[in-house]
Amino acid sequence: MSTAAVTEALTRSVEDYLKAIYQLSPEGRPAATSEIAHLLALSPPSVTGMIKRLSEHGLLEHVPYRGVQLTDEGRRAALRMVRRHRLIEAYLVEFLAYSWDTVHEEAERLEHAVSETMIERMAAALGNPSVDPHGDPIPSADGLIHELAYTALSDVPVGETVEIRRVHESQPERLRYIATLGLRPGVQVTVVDRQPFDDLVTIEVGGERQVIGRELGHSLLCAREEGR
Amino acid sequence: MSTAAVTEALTRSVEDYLKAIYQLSPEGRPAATSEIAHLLALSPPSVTGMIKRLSEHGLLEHVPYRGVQLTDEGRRAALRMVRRHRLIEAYLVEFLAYSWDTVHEEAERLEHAVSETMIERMAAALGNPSVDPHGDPIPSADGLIHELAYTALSDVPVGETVEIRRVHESQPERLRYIATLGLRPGVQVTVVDRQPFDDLVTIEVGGERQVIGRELGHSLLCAREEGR
DNA sequence: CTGCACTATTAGGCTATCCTAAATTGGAGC
DNA sequence: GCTCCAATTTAGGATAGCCTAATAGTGCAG
Repeated sequence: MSTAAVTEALTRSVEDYLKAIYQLSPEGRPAATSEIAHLLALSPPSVTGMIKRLSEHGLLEHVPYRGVQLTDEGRRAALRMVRRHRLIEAYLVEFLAYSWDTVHEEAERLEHAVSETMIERMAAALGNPSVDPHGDPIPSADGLIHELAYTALSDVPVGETVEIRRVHESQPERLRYIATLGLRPGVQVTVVDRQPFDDLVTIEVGGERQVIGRELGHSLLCAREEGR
Repeated sequence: MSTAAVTEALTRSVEDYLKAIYQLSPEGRPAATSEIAHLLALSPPSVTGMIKRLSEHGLLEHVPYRGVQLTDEGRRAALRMVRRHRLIEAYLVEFLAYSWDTVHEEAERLEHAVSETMIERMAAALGNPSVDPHGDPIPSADGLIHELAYTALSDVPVGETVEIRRVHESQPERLRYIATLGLRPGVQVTVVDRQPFDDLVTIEVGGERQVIGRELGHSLLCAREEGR
């Protein structure tokens, strides 16, 4: 049953597909061929082909023309990759002086190469952290992930002060920009104004006022009135 | 000319071939197809096929039926892999509690995945070491390697006391055995007897007597009468 | 100087993964 | 209920690597 081990090693490509599908739909809603193709920068026919193979191997369920969903086994493999990726990011930032805008690319390659042993040693060296440098939760070794419900900065009411908990972004340029604004997990931010359209919000952070656009506002996840 | 950068990234396989050829003949003597095949656990025809591709790419010179030699460019790429491998081994032993019999396998995969940046960060964290945990020299970032002339334990005269400097072995079981004998770089050993055949030597190390066979005796490289 | 035992190469195939161009399908809009 | 567009899948092809079986070259023994 679902506890059955993934005996044969998965290829790099397969690991990438599974992780992509998980990221497109952590809740299990079907993911579209074109979304997967876009995320992995591949052509749709290539994705269809791989989907077929993965379905045969029982890693996902495919309803033609409707999309794919991970099976339990596929989900387990995907979460394993997410754990690896996030722990590697955390390790590189903590011990090898990486900044959060450069870790992603390195982790993207290492996640396929590192042994289970090494991952657990890194986790131990870090004190088994529950989140990575972006605030994203790290699945446990047995495949459990604890997603907290945060509010996007774009949805925070005017006048409220919140704490940034998670920066959901992997593009280096954007992360660098976010960093220059002084925004990172743990920082307090007050929403002082909001435009009627385009989800534009004005915030105050570290004594400075900044205008945040739609995309950024949706990437910055905040905790409201915690323990207050 | 020879300073030309290897523009396109090499594949994992290509990197393995180049490293193997370098290891079979660091001095540049031609390496035989069958030796390469044996070292990489591949069939000879596969090796011939790859040799053809690598020659076309200018990474090695092939004289049919006679063997291959690395070109300057091929040698540079090979030394780059050797540097990576040995630095990774050193890093894992120093910071992630690996023992010298388990690092090889991990490094074998990581050497293909790690960025130049990460390699240099690891080197810096280690204080730019000149040798790895087995005592093997680490090529510099610009591709220079400083091989010291050591004497194999099998060739040390009876009665002499030497220091083990390098343990040239990658098989875990053998390394574990060597470790149980108390043999590792830096240890003092006295040769107390020698059999007429099979290069059998009896040594005294840490107050204990041990008999060392031919293969082991050739893997243990020693420094004689240093600074005496 | 010839034949034999290796070693090396060529021939022919397979799998994984990717691509472009050509069908096909599902559902929105009339 | 039919048409048509966009999304998807099928068709057909390429490349990197690897394999086994068959052929060819090398060099030593007689």
